Amino acid sequence: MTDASATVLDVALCSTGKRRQIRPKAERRQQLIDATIRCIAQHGLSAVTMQMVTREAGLSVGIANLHFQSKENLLRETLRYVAEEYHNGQIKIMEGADITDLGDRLDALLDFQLGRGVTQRQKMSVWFAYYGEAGARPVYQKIVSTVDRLAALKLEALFASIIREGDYQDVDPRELATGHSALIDGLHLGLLVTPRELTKRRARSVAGDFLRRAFPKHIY
Amino acid sequence: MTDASATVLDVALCSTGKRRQIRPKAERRQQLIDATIRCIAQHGLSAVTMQMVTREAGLSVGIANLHFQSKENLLRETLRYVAEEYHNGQIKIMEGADITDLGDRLDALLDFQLGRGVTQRQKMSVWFAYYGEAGARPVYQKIVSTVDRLAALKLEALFASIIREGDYQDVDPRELATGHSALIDGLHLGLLVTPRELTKRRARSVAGDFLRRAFPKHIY
DNA sequence: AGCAAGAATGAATGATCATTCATTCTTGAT
DNA sequence: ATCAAGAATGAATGATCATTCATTCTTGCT
Repeated sequence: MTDASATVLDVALCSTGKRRQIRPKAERRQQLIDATIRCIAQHGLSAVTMQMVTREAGLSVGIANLHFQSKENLLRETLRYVAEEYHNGQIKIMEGADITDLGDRLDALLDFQLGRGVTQRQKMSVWFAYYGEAGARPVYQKIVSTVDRLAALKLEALFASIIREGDYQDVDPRELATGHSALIDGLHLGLLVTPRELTKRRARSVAGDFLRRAFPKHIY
Repeated sequence: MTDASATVLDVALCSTGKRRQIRPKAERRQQLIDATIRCIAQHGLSAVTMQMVTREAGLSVGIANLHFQSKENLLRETLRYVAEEYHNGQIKIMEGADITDLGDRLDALLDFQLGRGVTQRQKMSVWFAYYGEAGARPVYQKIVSTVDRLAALKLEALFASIIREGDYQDVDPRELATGHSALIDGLHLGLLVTPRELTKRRARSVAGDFLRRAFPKHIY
């Protein structure tokens, strides 16, 4: 009898490849966030459904509410994850002790901000999907502002160091940091919406020019 | 008998203040598009419903499908309207014969791009709501690209004229036009998402700095 | 092995939404 | 005044969605 039932189970496993798996909470949460990101990128934030996300994750419909209580919460946590991932990457470079030369550090920052990792359609889609809703959702605004704020301060500090080192006149670090961040955002938008008109290579070149005009001795 | 029915009608009119009005097709369409814009700005694109839009317009639910056939179509036409409004404004300034001095024309362009009309929360919300969905909707991408393309060419031409007039070296009109457009988009995004950190005044100043570095003889 | 704890499932539920269309109302021509 | 054309209405329909929860399954402990 045990043999018989075991056989049935094995056959079931082989044919469907499915088996109920129990995994740690943190892992399931990440699995669902990853699936949410893929769904937003492919279908747009407004078309995302719970059924879609859980199917993409290869899990049952009930599980999303088990780990996130509600759809709203899942979307909020997904935004938080994406925002923190991007801004942690920036901050790591800006305060990274591994690159001592300030010009090199600027280069590394540009490579990160316009490099393969960040400028994937998938990432940028999610990013702007939330920006698009931010006007109507104070919660999203808050998450982005909070995370943005620290990165903006670090960037300003980096620019201030460069200004000191290069003895640049007529360059205000705060103003330049605002301009640089806006430029990068705008380039991401261009890469997403009009990929035919703007290549990654050209985006990188445009951003390089911007900083070169301000810091000619540091960027070549 | 006619008197009696007339009285009933009058009472109904006075109490509700409502009366079925028949208006030209074009007017109704615009009325619905305007209502859609307000709804997107207030509730976000993903929360907009047909009932919401028609109530905002003060009309019945059926009328949206009468004039636009479907929700998808209404949203598409609303995007087209907003996109064209913005880009027509830019183009009017760029090819406008009323401002002969090229430096003044740049100033006028900046005033338009970062002025009261364009940087209303309502307008920017709609703008980015669509950008957010553009990654997943080729239709939106197409509308924006088409309209953007002409504006980009005009801007490039304007920059080329200024480069000739000022005999500027090391400035590529195409590269600068891409940078300027991206910067403006990024500043709009900042005004929308982090209004606490970025004022309109400062956004205008940042954009002015960008062009001043390239065209110091034309912008003061 | 047997069992308790709790992770995972998915059919069921109720709410909401886009769309339809029978009906009502308005307008302008005769 | 009458009427035809068609603009406008809103209750009704069917589809889709988020959420629930009774049930099933897995794991680790005894």
